[in-house]
Amino acid sequence: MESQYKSTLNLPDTEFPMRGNLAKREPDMLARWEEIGLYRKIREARAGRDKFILHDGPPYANGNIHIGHAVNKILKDVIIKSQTLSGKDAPYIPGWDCHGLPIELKVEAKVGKVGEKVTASEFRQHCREYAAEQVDGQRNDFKRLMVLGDWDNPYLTMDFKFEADIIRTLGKIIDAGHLHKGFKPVNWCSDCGSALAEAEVEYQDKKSVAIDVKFAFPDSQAIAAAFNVEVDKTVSIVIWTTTPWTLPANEAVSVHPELEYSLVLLKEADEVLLLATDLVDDAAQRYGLDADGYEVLGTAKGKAFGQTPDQSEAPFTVKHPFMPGKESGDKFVPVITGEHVTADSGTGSVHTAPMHGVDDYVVSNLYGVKSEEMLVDSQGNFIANPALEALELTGLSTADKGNFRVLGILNERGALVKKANITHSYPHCWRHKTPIIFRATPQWFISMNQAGLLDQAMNEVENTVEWRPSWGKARIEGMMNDRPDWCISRQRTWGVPIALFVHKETAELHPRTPELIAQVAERVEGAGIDAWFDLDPAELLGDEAGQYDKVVDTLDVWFDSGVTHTAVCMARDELEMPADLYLEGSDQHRGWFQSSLLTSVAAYGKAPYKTALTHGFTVDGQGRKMSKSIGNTVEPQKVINQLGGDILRWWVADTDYSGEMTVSDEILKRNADSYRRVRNTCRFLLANINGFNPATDMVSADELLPLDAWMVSYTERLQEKVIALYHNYDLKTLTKTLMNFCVSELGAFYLDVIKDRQYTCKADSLPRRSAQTALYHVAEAMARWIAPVLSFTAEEIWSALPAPVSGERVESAQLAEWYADFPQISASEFNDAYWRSVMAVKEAVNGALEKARNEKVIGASLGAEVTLFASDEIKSQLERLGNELRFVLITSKAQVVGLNEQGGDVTDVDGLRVAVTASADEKCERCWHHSDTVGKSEAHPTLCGRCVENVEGDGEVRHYA
RNA sequence: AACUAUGUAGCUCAGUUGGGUAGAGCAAUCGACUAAUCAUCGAUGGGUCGCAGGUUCAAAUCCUGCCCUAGUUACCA
Repeated sequence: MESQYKSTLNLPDTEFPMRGNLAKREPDMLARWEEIGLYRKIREARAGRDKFILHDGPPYANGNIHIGHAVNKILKDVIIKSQTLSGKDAPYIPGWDCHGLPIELKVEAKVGKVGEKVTASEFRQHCREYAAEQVDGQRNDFKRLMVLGDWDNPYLTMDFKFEADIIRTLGKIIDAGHLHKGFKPVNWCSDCGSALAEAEVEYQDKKSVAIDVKFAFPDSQAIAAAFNVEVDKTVSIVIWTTTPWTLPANEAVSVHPELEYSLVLLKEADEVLLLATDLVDDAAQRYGLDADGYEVLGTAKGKAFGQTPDQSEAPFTVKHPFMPGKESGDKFVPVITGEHVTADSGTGSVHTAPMHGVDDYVVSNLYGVKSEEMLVDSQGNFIANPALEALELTGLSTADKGNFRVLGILNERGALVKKANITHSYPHCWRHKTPIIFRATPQWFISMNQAGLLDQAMNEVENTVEWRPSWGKARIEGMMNDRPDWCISRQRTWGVPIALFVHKETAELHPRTPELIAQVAERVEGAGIDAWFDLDPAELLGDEAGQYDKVVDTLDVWFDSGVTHTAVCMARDELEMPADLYLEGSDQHRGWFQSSLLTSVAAYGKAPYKTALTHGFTVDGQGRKMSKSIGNTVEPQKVINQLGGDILRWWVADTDYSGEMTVSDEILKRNADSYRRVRNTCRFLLANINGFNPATDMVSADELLPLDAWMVSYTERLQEKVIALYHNYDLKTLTKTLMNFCVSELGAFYLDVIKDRQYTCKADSLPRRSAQTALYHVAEAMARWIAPVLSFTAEEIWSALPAPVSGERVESAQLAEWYADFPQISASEFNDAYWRSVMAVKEAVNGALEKARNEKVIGASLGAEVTLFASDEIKSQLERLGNELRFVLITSKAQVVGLNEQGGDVTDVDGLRVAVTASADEKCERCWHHSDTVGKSEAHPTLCGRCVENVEGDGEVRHYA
């Protein structure tokens, strides 16, 4: 039955709902943000303040956002919002990477290939439209994550101005002397018909044919002599390769100078093979020979017969198994030495095709060995030339038929020693998933060394940039240390042109290149990249036009995104270069962190970021990477629609992002639970300051009850920690700190203790207003603490908070700064240490109460009376609370006696025993305390004296709690 | 294959200049309350600190080897 006195209580009351219903309500808040122009308002509010520049790395404008995108954007948003709360002017300009192959492939699927159904210019227009659509889609998803930014004015790498800035930056890099035209083997995808960047290559298992091939020495006697033996049979050096199709391009055989080689007599075949000594047995086994089927005749080091760099001519040549010589007759190739040769597998002798391998190219260069002609076209097919036609190779693909044809030829010529299938890891095109080849073509490079770029960049990495986590430095150093020159040219349509004029004969850049680049950039700024492709060279070069080629290669898209330091940070007034922070996934050590650093150092001699912060990848509950094929992906859209954005954001913050970030249904469920706890704590705060008007009801610092004063000062100190955690980007500790505050200090202690005072004291009494004052300060602070992470919930709280003393409340929690209106609490004996020890006593009492409860002695703790047998120290502490100790312990009576008195059970607290008895007194109908004063009032026979005083007297007095 | 990072209760994380029966929150279980109630309070159980060695009076913490997972690099010509 409901008590007639219930209406005399001050029970909690609030509109703030217990359940967030986030999925449904968040969009309304977002609409409000848009409506009031929140981002602009924040900019106005922070204008003139110290800046904090987090520069956004552009996601690629293709496809739906996945959980990794969400993690990245949310982390950025949390950091920016927290900096804004710290009073910084922290603009956020999101961007997108818009050029490149993936978009071309999508557009090709829709409108066909360039030159077939559409012109290049039309094709580019389609790409532009497609990219714009993708940007729109992703933008909506990002906004739904409650990420605040200048979404109306993002940067797009396909903006005309941006395209022009890319060309201008290239110009700066050329001015600084870093550009280099090379002819090198590069990763080449036959399906793309283009060179690939390192980052566009991924390794997968591939089945290949591995073959052992003989190259015969024309003079057996001579080579045998190098081994100090005599031989009258044919001697062949044997190479092992998994790419038979590269054999037509063979120009040399490499051996290691210090490795020992053997001449091995094959008894049955009656011939002699030259093999690395360490690999003789392996090879013999591979060839199916018994131990007595072969015999080592002699040994010699590689340098005894292979050409060394100090020799102008190779001491030995071997006959190519099938290619004809330049003029006529057989083709002979030199035996050379190289450090890249190993005795790990194969034969210890390496087939060397400078057109198709980087090592091959490098070692060949050393001896002036080179190919006359590239034998494979951009589609990966053998070209038409007399030798290849005679061998019936012309037109065949290196991927299949051409490869088999080479095997056939080797068989016909008797040069094939052994053929076997192997599976090995091999580079593949990350778009087509097909094996790539190495193919030498004329390409543009940013040289790492010709103007000292790598050294400068490494110096920035080492001395200027802060890497977080700290091992990021070692990681990027490791990656850059042995990186090759950056091949920036692509033979594609949808990209920014390498806008250069090259002399037809000398291949030199036009002498007025800087000026021409500036002119081209102007045109591109007005009309986009087509301004270059459509340009008649005569417009810029006049009469010279006939002598120059217009380069039509496009730039690697990593160059586009790499120069955002110029096209965005330097180009926009609100930004700065270098930026304070770049924040991306750890894979960007080889991607954007590096492309940005290299282009910036090349153009300006300095790093574009002060700090590079990285996060890991998301993995599933078992720690496996997410993949569509396993079906273990977690879609952010689904989380948003089922649990809400604040839950997703809480998960991001709660997870240690420096390593793998685990997500699963259970984990999200746990996070939703934690969220509800924080939410409910806030709800309780709001429900208990209902009707509290800070301007009129606030209790001054010196009037606050000691318990409330402690709560206020504790909160203020905790805020220092919260701010430090945000500044340190330590979000996982932040969520734990908030949670612990809600659970331990608030839920289990302070809030529980003050309920009695809140509910039963007179509404306008000092004891109640004192607690409300504390609750109010806590709520003001908490709303801000959670605002960067729980952006929706913070706004909800914000709108439920009363107007502050200082006047109007700003429109959004995101406009606020950390709470600064804490009353100044002077030091007293009721300090933090004091309340900590009271909490420990309370915990010990709880244990005793629970025991009594299990023995059915009591039910509610207010049905109990406790006696504390305490040491002198504890006794004197507890006695400071006078008869208010019972309120702290939430019992009807609490008395403290000396430790030497009899009775009580030992507890976890040293010097404290506790005895619990059921109260013999009547329970007050109103406050539920048991008291011998119940029944003493004729007017209120069911109330205790305290309640009578509160109901019709002046109200009880509290001194401490 | 190499390098880097990671591996502590069901979950998220603390704890490492070597030291005392390894902690927190959530979850689970049991209980209380019915005045935060699709809440709240209390109690309880739960860990071979990836595995195996080693150093030490003493190791989750130091050393060696190995394994798992993730990322990166390289690639078997």
